[in-house]
Amino acid sequence: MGERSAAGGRTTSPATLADVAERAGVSRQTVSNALNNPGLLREDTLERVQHAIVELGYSPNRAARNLRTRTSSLIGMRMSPPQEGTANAAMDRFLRSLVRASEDAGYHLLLFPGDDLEPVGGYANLLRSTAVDAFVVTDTYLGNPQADWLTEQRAPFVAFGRPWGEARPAHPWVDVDGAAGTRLATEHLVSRGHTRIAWLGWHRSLPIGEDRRAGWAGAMHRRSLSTAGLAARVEDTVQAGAQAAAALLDSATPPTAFVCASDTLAMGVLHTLWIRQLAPGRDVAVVGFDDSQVAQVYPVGVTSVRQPLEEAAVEVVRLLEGLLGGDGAGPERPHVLLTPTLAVRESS
Amino acid sequence: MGERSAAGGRTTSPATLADVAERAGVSRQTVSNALNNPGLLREDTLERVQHAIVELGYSPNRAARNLRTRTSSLIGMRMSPPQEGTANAAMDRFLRSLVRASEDAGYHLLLFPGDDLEPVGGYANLLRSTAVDAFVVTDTYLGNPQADWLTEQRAPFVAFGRPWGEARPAHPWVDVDGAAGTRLATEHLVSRGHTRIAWLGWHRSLPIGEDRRAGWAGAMHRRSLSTAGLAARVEDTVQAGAQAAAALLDSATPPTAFVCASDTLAMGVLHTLWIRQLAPGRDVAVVGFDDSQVAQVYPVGVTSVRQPLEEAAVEVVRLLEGLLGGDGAGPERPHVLLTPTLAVRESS
DNA sequence: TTGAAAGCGCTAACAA
DNA sequence: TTGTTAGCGCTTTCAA
Repeated sequence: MGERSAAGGRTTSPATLADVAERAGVSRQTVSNALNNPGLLREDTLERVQHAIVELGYSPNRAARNLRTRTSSLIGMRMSPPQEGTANAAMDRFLRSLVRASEDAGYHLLLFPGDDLEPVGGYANLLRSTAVDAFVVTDTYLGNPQADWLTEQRAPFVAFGRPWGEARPAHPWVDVDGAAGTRLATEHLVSRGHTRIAWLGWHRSLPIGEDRRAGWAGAMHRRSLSTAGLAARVEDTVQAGAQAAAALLDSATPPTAFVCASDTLAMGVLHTLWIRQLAPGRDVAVVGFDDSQVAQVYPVGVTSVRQPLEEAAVEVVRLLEGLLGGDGAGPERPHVLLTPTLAVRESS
Repeated sequence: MGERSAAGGRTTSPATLADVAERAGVSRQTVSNALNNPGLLREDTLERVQHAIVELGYSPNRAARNLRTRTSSLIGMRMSPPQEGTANAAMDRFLRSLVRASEDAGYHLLLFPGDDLEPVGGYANLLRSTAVDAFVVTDTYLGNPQADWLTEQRAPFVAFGRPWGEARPAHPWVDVDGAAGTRLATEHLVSRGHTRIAWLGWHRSLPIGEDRRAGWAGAMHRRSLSTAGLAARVEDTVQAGAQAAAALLDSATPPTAFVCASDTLAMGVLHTLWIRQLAPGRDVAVVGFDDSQVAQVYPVGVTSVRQPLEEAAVEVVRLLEGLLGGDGAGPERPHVLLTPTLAVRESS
């Protein structure tokens, strides 16, 4: 039983359920009910108990509750250590929203580390020790062995990012429709009068890149615009983007606009324009992807596809609630594909 | 007692201590000792127990252990929701390092939300419910009422960021020496032959900005270089930076170099240089602060002060360990001030 | 060096 | 509507 402690001050140990019960002159169970099933109590009893709770500054001990209910109200999420030049503002946005959305659903986020050498290490431990109720899996880019493993373990989880490899993914996921984003970008450029719109993307082996490219190609074909000689696949660096842009501009029928798979590549295009004294937005239009800080802060504001990460976090939590909420069945179609928006700036 | 479950597969409930004890033919207590005080066991007993642990894929139930030991092995950290244009790559770097460093010390990170309207809301709940062992406080910019409150509650915590207001801060903190960073930048420019080095910073009311400014001023004075007419205080936007740079360049004795309080302001300077057809690094040198993505990706690489955030996270955890590790006394001088480095690029 | 007993604070099941 | 009993899985005594 906790030592007597007033609401404000803090002594050695916090108040317990028993303290509150004694104070209110009821049994412990009644206090528990006041917390978890207030409807069961008579009105005046409830009020008396709640008064005692406030007086003592009581909060249920998490460990005890967790032990009894076999839940933790914690959602696990792996964060790999920082890597050279991988500081990720997008993840920051997603994470902040996820923290907030989780709270609204009664959960907190538990972060644990892990590298790609042992993809399921951290997961296994947390699962076996019942330290978390579920996981959010974000790093699904490498054929996500985590997802398969977690599915096999029957561990509740939601992925942020589609499992590109799998034919018929069983697990719930939320993702942003990259193709819709580049389609949006392309149509925006078409509406600005462009017809020779180039694609600057990544290597064919990256499914996310292929998806984004498909959005561009689809939009072009729908307008009966040719894509011949208008696409390049390069590494995701400023330099590679600059070189590819230069090559395209030097071709027989140079593009008047670029849709890029990333803001980094867009930066490369802008670099080439700068060298050639071409004005972005006037002479040649450029659209990036991710609406990163660079796009916003670059002297010539860069039009960029913006992922609805806040919404994504909310959807992840919604699916999670479906998974954890009682029946265990979950929603019927636990796949959510969100449409990005276009942040239009001077570069287009 | 958990239902029988093999190492790989997962049935309804995980193995318990009792399962392992039965399997190994020892008492439950012996298994507990094998985990927490292996030295107490006879070698062959230990081996037998460990074998059983592996066979059953056993991990101690967190809730039960937490309840008994009155600890959680969790460190709480508040994350405010995303705000317009506040995506924070620096926080991402810090957080990833913190997750890793915490793990090494046997802790996981628990993230909880909170806005500035109720600064101690989330903290109080977690504390009273003994959901976390300690806190890391990062948002110390607004005179951090959290720090005072936590101190009053005798809650263990370490701040990342100095409490600028307080005369004699009692609580442990880790921070990056901004003045040392701008000193480094200024000396770098001096060594490149510059003597008229301007400061582009924030409003006087921001202590972090004043600190950074002091580093520039100190370095200038040490070299007996005048700072008269070489400083501007503006908002932290590209536009404000561009205007201020233009004004300084139009003055009677224009600077040949700029030290900026942020990469955003540096971007503004570069914009002005670009308009005036001045080559960054050759005609006018520019140094930013934070080594953000923009600095790295801008066509002309921007020299920038880089905060040692990974190191900071490690130090935070080290202080935390001192606070939590047994004696309760903690280290004698729990204040760590880290020196940034300079990422030198083409702009200087 | 190992085992037995007790209890951390809570809630589920049942009884009154 | 309220109270009693039991026990979640672990570690801290204490005894053998």
